Amino acid sequence: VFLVMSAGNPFEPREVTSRRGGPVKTPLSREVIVATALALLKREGLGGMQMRKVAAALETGPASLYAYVDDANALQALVLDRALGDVDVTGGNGSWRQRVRTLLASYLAVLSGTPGLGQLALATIAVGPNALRLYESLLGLLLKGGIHLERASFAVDMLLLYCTALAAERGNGVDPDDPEGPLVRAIMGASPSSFPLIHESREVLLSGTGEERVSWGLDVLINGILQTARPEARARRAPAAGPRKTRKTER
Amino acid sequence: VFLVMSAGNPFEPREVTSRRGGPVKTPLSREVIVATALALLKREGLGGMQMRKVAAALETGPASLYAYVDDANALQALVLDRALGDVDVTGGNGSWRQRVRTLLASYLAVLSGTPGLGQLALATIAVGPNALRLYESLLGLLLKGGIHLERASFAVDMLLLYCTALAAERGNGVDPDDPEGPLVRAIMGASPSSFPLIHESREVLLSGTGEERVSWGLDVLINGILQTARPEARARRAPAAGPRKTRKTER
DNA sequence: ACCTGAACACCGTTCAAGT
DNA sequence: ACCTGAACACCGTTCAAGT
Repeated sequence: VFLVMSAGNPFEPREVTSRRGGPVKTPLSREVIVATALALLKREGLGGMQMRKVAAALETGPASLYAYVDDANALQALVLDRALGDVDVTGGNGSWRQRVRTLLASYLAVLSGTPGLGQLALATIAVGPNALRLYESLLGLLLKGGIHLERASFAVDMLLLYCTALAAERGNGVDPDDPEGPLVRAIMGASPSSFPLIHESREVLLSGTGEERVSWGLDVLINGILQTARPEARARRAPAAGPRKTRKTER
Repeated sequence: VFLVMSAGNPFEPREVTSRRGGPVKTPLSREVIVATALALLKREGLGGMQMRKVAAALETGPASLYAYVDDANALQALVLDRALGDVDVTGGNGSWRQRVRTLLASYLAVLSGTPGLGQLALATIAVGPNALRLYESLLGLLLKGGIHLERASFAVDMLLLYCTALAAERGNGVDPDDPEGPLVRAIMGASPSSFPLIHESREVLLSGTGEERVSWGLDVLINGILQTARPEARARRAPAAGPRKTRKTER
């Protein structure tokens, strides 16, 4: 997970003196802008939180936003992180495996809950405080499960990337449950001569609910992570200068 | 994998009579449009294959494209599928595991090879002939490895989705190897009080090359898939009408 | 000094007018 | 009948002009 957006972290607070004793309209602030952008996203999807739409919702011209937000991309990053605040990072209190699944399910639920958020998460490098909070919790959970730090460090990325991709995929209109969707039509219509396996297996390929697929996918990842050692630095490049510090294996 | 694009499969050939004995300019055709769009994508990324840019490259007005292509989204789907023609779906001739890895590596290489193609793949429901060819081959390979069809059907989706997401992530600018990137900066700058684990583990979190991560990820998936049974229709909803047909377990 | 209207440089798509 | 110029309805971003 964790994608682009020019340079400069937009999460450091900006100094913009709000007009004191201001007029009737709510004074602009980064807070208000991000909040209304998220509200628009929830109501209308990605198209709803465009700079001009957000400005219109706040009853200003689009130029005004640029005093508080660098960019449309920066606004998206801020909105994503605000939305990630709703993720329950505790994982509840079941078994270890259940806690991992619950944590990821919460992340997935948040991303799938508001339209466009999945795509947004996959198109943005998530480095806001709430993204870090999620990262920190999942990392802690994996370590608590006895997974070695070096492996857990790869595993966190993989788990989050998979969930993000699932949400983005859904958000873009894929659901294997919709019998009228293009995916189902393509599989049902696959030519038996060119694609014999797909044709032969079409019923099975389309079986299973979305929930079953997600649930199975998480188990695959957890099982795989538990059993796959991180490649032990086989062909590591020769250290450029000085001996490499031996990493302590903490915890 | 496999995402949106209004309705209607754009892969059925259109009937547009090309002007016979035409003028000096290459006559328009869907083929030419898709080919130049892909060329532009390779050279300039997603921004390069916009309708107006493609039309300009063909020395026409943007309206002309609409005779051969429904839509900007349809053009993207066509370009994606054309690009997928370069995937080597054989998997070479190593061990079974190696063939799965080689096949997926080829898919990943194609997606990563032209800028923007990863994002495009994640934003498009891939149902063109070359997408089906890839799907067919991977499915066959999994079955040949002794994986039960019901499980393989889930596995194909998961493997392709993961690779697509990896490519999209890269395409959006994430690389853990760039010490100046926002990701590295965020982890190195994570506050020790709020994010103790991230702070403590920052060196390890940023270790490992992109290649190592991908390679490990594929092993995790393959191992997980080999060991995780598909949930056996436990809480299946009561059949709406008539008894459900028992699916034959072919192969 | 702060804010923003209006302009700039773009998009995708449509449709009436041309050949 | 086929093709397309020009227009329509949008974008994000900038900057000079206002308060």
